[in-house]
Parts: sequence; structure tokens; C-alpha cells
Amino acid sequence: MTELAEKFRRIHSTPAYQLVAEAIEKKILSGGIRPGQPIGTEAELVKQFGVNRSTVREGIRLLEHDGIIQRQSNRRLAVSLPHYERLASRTTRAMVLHEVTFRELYEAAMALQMATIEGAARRATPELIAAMQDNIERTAPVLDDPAAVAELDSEFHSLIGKASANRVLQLAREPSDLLGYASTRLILGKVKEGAARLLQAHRMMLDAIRRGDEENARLWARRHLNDWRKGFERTGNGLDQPIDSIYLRERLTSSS
Amino acid sequence: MTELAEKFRRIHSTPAYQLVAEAIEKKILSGGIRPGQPIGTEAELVKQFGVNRSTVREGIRLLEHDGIIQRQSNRRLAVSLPHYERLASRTTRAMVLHEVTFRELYEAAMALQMATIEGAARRATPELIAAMQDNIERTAPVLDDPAAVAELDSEFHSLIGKASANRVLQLAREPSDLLGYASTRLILGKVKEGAARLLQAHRMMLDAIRRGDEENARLWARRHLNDWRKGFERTGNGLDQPIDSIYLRERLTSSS
DNA sequence: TGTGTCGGATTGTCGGACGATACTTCGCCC
DNA sequence: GGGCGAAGTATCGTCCGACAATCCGACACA
Repeated sequence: MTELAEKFRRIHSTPAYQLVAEAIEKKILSGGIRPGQPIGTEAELVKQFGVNRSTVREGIRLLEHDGIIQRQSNRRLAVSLPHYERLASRTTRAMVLHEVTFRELYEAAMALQMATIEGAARRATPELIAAMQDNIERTAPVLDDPAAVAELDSEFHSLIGKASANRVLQLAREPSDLLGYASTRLILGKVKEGAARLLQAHRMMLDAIRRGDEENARLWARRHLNDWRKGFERTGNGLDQPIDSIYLRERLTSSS
Repeated sequence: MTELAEKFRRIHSTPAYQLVAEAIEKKILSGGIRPGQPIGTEAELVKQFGVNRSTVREGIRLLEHDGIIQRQSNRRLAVSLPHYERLASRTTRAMVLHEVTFRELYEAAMALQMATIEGAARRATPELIAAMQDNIERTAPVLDDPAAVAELDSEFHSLIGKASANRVLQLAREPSDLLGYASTRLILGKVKEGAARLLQAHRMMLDAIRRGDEENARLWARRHLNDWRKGFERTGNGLDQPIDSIYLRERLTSSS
């Protein structure tokens, strides 16, 4: 540890493809190009930036990957609004690599669920309440099918997220949901009475939301999540074990 | 709307560069290559995948951009753990584009702050408590400098995040913090007594954390955030206005 | 030990090329 | 005149080959 004086900042030259990406990104974020508007073809960008097409391509790939630009049917590039799922899956991947534990996830999910359902109780629209009702009705007949119930559970929570009318909460909550699906399916396969309790909790939550009863909404959300924890521990897993990629929802839906 | 029978799923071929990225990503997430281990040079990947170097480059750029692979000093590619800031800045950008409101952000921040400081009160280490103490001591002499106080405020909250020992919460909270910095600076410039109140709140929060007093920690975190809201409204801004890229913290630190 | 030099490896960037595919235009036929 | 199919055009995905800049390691030298 010779403690050298740190006189200079580390030198760091930015490659051209990054500059291309940053230039476009800045223009978009500052509102210079609005979502839906075209960016221009690769050839045009080549002319404007004065770099090779390969370089331009490497640059726009980054933005395309982030979902802030997209190809339209023409194949032309246009600004677009990034989808939540894209961000959420990024975050989930990071969490898997960091080997965060189920306990960390559980703690965060608890805080976010509370806030989300509170928002839902305050602001849910009739349409969303109807959708939740429908979800519950579809759940009742398939209580014996863990995968189906887990799927509907996931949908139910997604609906609550929408009902909260708070996109920041939705965004923050999504990673927990991604992992929730697989573990819920696992739990329901093992804990037979789990599905019935889950449905009951959903019913009570919806009821509270319908009445704008924030207190009871929170109460049942808390119980619901507590059930999840107990069930999870009953499957023989510990909360302190790191989450694993097996819990990542497979991308059956192709795309990406 | 001729409602054709939908016999087949829409055909959709994935470009080669995406397949390259997915192949490497899958290998990493499944634990086939652990963080720190090398991926191989571009030339090697060209041979393995049987595609052109340009294609390989477009593929690895994506993973590099996500932060799950990085170039070492050799310039060779190696698996790495994505940094939180990278994910957070992605998320923040998305929120700006979606034009989420300060209210949404405030609501989420409230829920997350509560959970975070509760965790900090339970699990803060002596080192982190010392760091927070140090932060407070550095704040006192610069109360007149909005930018400096905002900077230290941001650091303080980051320390609380670390002290919570919950990386999921840290990840979820970071976007709110990114936006908090600029608005806090703005507020402190306008509301003169703001800095003193902020420091007082920090003191009480640290005190509660030190004593493991979750209740008071939550209480002061709530007050602190309420102060922020009141201050924000006093600057003439409304909570219901969308956040804007001007509130994005500039990247003075270069890098990325 | 510290420094100058050299060769090899690897990346960033370039220029050009080709086939595939989607959009456009145009002429033909009813 | 309008619908329809064919040709033309635009754009992208992929490939090839190339070169300079830079970094690493080794080696000689003081």
C-alpha cells in the first residue's frame, strides 16, 4: 500500500459506437425526438455521424436492446417507450448473479405490496376491479392445478399493480413477481391447502379494494405474503438461500 | 376484420447476433461460467459460433452494455456482476420517457425508505454507522451550499441502503435517489431552513438506527420525506407533474 | 531494480459486398 | 376506373477482408 498521490484521474477514451449511442440517447431523453418518431435509417446515421455502418450498428443495438428505440414494420428505427418487462428481466438477471436471498426479496416484496395495494384501494377503476373479479372466478375451478393457479396469481398481482396507477411501484415490484411465479407453483404442488388460502386472500383483497378499505387491503396482502413465506419454508427451502435462475420464468412466449 | 383462423403462430426468426447474446447469457445465468471467469476472445467466439466477427461483436455488445460481461485489463472478456447504478440509470431513463409523475415516485420512495431504514436499524454494522456519522459531520459545515448538502444527502441515503443489507431494496430504491438529488438541490436553494431540517432528520435517523429503534427510524424517515414533499411544492412545482430529464443526475463522473 | 524496445495478440474501425425481405410504383387486364 | 400482379427500390442482416492503435509479455540494457 504505497498510497501514491492520486494526482491524475484515470484516463479513459470512449469508443465511437458508445458516442453514437449516447448522442442518440441524449437527443431522445431531452425530448428532441418523441416516442413514435423515426430516428432515420442506418445509412443516414452513417452520414450524420461520419462513422462506418458497423460502428453505427453497434451503437443503435445498445439502444434497441434497452427498448428505447425499436424497428417499425418498415424496419426503420423509431423511438419507443421501454416495456416494464424488459427492465424487470434485466433486474432479475442481476439479482440472480448477485445471489440475493429469498429473504431480501421477501422483505422488498412486502414493502412494495403494501404500498401497491394501498394505491389500488384508493384508485382502482371499475374495469380493473371487474378484471380482478374475473381472475378470481377463473381461479376457483382450477384449484388443483398448481401451474394454472400460479399463473392466475401472477396475473392478479399484475392487476393490482395496474390498479395502483403507480408505474414506479409497478416497475419496482415486477422482479419480485417474476420470481414469485415459479416459487408459488412449487409451493402449491407441495402444500395442498395452499391454493384455497390463496384464493381466499385474493377474494378478501379484492373486497377491500372495492370498498376502498386500505387497512384491510394491507392486512390481507400481508397475510397473503406471509402464507407464501410459510409455504416456501415448508417446501424445504430456506429464506436465506440465494435465488436461482431455475426460478426465472421461462420465456415460453418467445419474443424478446 | 376477416378473422382468419389463426392456424399458425406468426413466424419470427431471431437474428444471429441475438442468438449469440442469448447463448452466452444462458451459459452465464445457469452458472456455466462464473463471475470473473473469461469468455474468450472475439476470434474464439467467431470460431465457436460459426458467424462473422461483426455478428459476434453486436452480440457481446449487448451483454457488455448490460454489465454482465466486461473487458479486463487484457481486453479479454470476462463475466462480471452488473452494478446497481447501471440498472438504476436504465430504469430512470424509462421513467422519464414514460413521464411518470413525482407523486408516483414519492409514493414508491416512501414505501421503500420505510423498509430500508427498518432493515438498517436491524442490521447496520458499526462501520456503516461510523460512515453515516462521518457524513453528518461533513454536512454541518456546508449547510449553506445546496449542491454539497444534496450530494451528502444522497450519500447518506445510499449508506442507509447499504446498512439495510438488502440488495433488492437498494436496487429498487436507487431510481428514486437518482431523482432525489437534483430536486433536493433545487429545494435547498429555495427553502433556506431546509438544510438544517435535513441535517436534523439525518441525526435522528442515525440515532434511531444506532439504538436499533425501528419505530423511530421509520418515523424520522417519514418526516424527512414529508419535508422533501413540502419543500418540493414550495418551489412552485406540483407533485403531479412528470419528472423530466433535467432532474437526471449528470454524469460528472464520466465512465459508464 | 528500473527502463527502453520489440513482437504478438486483440480490439476498434473501416470499406465493400450480397441475399433476403418489405415497401412502392407501375403497367396490365377486367 | 379499379383491382391485381410484377418489377424496382430501400433497408437490413450478415459476411469478408483489412489496417491502425493499443495492450501485454519478453527481453536486453543500464
